[in-house]
Amino acid sequence: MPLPQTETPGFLQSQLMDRGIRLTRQRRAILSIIETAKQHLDAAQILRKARRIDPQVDRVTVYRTIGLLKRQGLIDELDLMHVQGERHFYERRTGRDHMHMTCLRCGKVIEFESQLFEKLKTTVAKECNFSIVVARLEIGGYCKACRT
Amino acid sequence: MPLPQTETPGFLQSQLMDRGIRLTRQRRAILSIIETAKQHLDAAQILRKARRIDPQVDRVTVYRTIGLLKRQGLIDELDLMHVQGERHFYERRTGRDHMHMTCLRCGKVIEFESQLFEKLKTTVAKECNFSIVVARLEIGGYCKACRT
DNA sequence: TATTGTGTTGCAAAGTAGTTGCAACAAGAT
DNA sequence: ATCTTGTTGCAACTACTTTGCAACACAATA
Repeated sequence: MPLPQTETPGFLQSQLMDRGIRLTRQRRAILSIIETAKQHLDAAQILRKARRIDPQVDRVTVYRTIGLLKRQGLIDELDLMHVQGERHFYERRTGRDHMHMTCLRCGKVIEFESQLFEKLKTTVAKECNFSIVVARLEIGGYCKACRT
Repeated sequence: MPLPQTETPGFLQSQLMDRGIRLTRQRRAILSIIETAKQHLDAAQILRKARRIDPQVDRVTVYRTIGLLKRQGLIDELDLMHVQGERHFYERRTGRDHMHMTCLRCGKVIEFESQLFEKLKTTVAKECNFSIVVARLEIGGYCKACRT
């Protein structure tokens, strides 16, 4: 007997459920887009993609859902050095923080994880007596291909 | 014999002059504000302060001058974790990069310089074959006073 | 010191990204 | 099946920044 169309809820969905946050048709669409994104998406891109799943999703709902996920610490917001305008990009929050290198010429984004980054955070938190919630390390420069 | 009112040109002014960039009355006002700022200022604050020196400075000129200084690599742009809206803040670029910790509750900004940061940049540049132009490390969290 | 050419400015208007108020609606608990 | 409370869509709005263009002024040269 096959399960009904209850697709396995993704990480974000189950996180919200665990926290007693109401799941709506629109939220499910938005969450699944963020969850399966292969690059960093901005609000407009999330809207466009979510509408392919549920054409009724509204721009405002996207912004409100992004806000919710940010407040819940489930996604991180990136600027990617404002290389392509002032918009913000989003990604699922993973265990360890990583940095983003954006090529100022071709716009390519390279992600990099380093223990040195973790160490730096620990040091800073201790030395400055500051309790860190989010750390965003963004680098702009030129990738190998664009350095000619 | 006292020098005329030719105030010693600041660092930014002389940098622009060295690069053959035209100095105007308005630019001088804006540069001096950025140069002597004690905190990080956004475009609107720079405008307000510059107008106290030269009431004729226009909003648009502030934006254009900020753009110029950014392109010349003479100032850095900060978001300060968007704690107080979406505006950008600016600061004179100094030799070594430093990080900015913004308190999510009171908005206080702590600056911190660390050799670990320099080391991290070197490592990343090497390992990713990426030539770094700007590195921005912004941290959000709670300062000692706000941690209760 | 007057002239000149090119870069800069101010204004108004438009653009982009994100937010808010509110009535209608729907999730999920009972 | 009902009900409560959180969520949605719409339209209008806010904040911040950019653009087009004619007038202007810096600073190089004569």
